[in-house]
Amino acid sequence: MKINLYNSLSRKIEEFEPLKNDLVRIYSCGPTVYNYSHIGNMRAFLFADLLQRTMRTTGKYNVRWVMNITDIDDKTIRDSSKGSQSWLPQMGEQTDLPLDNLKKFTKFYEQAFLEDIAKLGIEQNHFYSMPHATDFIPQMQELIRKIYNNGYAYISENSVYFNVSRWAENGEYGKLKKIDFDNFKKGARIDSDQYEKEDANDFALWKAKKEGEPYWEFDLFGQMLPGRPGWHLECSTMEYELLGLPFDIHTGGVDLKFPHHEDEIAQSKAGYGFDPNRFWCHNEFLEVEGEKMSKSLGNFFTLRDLIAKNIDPIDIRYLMFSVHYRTKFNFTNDGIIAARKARLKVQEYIYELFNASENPIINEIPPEDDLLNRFFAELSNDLHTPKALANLFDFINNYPPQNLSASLKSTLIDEFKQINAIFNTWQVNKKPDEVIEIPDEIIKLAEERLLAKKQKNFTKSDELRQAISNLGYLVIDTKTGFEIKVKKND
RNA sequence: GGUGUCGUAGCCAAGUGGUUAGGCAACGGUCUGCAAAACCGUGAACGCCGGUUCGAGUCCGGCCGACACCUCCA
Repeated sequence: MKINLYNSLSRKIEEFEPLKNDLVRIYSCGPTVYNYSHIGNMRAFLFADLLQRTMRTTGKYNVRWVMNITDIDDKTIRDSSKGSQSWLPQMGEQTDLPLDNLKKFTKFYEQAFLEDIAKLGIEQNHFYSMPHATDFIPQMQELIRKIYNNGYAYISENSVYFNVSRWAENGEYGKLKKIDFDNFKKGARIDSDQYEKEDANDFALWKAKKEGEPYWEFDLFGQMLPGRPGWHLECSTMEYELLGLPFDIHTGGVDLKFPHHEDEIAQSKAGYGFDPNRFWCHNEFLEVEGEKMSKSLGNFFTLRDLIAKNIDPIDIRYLMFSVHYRTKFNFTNDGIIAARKARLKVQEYIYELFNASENPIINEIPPEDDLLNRFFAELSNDLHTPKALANLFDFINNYPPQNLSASLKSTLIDEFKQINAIFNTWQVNKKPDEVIEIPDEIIKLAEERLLAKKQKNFTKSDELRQAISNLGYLVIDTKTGFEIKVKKND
């Protein structure tokens, strides 16, 4: 099925067609590993995962997905430096070598990141590569040489800057976002880092070495410039090295449109001579209880915070997909509860499909009601997951599993497997037998209750049920006796 | 100040000018000694004021409100 995608460049939904055969090359701006990822970051990664899975399953394309790990920047340097408050014992011992400290520090948070995305249902084997910025230093230097040679870079105080105003003369700057340079916010910081630029709009390609910071040697046509790469440069370089230019799709959060992605375009074009990619896809931001997530408001959550509150990461995945990626997402406690219930409703439906059929009433489903078609049609409509889910629920409500013939159920199981290849929020198999250990004490109480119930001593019966409940179990009456379940926190 | 997004029922969230989006919650019913679960059913909405149109949640204008970006934040 053809996929239609919103392209930030044209500000329109366009039909997607791979540039090279049936291969879709996707680059996603990944994490800067200086801390645990928060749920806002998670939205961006889940969006990228949704996109690449849709390309594989709905579009039937081959996918080459790259997500970078930024393991060198101001924050990683600051927090890994000797004596930093952010250094944790689990990272090991700090040494006198800044680069060594940086590696230990970023390795720690990279590991945490990989664990987090795994919990969110993002599969490691879907990545073609997760490159580290620090593994591409020579290639980045090569790109700087190209840009410099082409006249769009200059050296100042041993740093190298991109000359934006020179580049902007060709009308190639401001493709993603219109920026009115004469009307910058009053009082905005003109120069947030402490390097010397000719113009406030210019950005660093290479930052001069500072005392106590990690650095690499750099020979720029005879000028020795020890230092480290600028942020935008790493993406441009790794895209070129791993995917080739131009590739198909670049993803990231809306906040990255400017300056990060705008600068990426400028660098790639000024250095390699190509626009980096054809589609730019940006996910909207996430808010918490209607407010911007921030540490000062106390509504800043990492995935780990939420897991500690007994929230299932798969419910977060489902919740994120219940909202379209280009609208602001309001993360709420009620929302996560609703998402869980909705998800489990579908799960129960799937389990029911594996039950042996009796007295089927429905033997066929009209083509216009076909589940997979209706689901995929919405995914191909700019990844419209909320509508896809609405269609799914509509289907479930219209076709209860006990009414379906065995062959229909088997077809549906197949369709759910494909749906789940994208959503990855369900178990498409027979309901596993719950193996739960019920303490003898509880069983004894339940038997006592059953006896009281049979004797029609309902006061005692209800008291015993309450007592069992207080111990964390639910007793449920069945035709033959009772069933005991572990009480859930939600 | 510049650029842009958005205001839809108790909550979340779709809506491409024209017949019920969907989910959660709520309410009623079936079942049960009572429950739980499940199933069936029900109601309720388009920020405000104008305009265009046979017809506006949808298009246009104004107002009010929320939010984002504006130099290293997903």
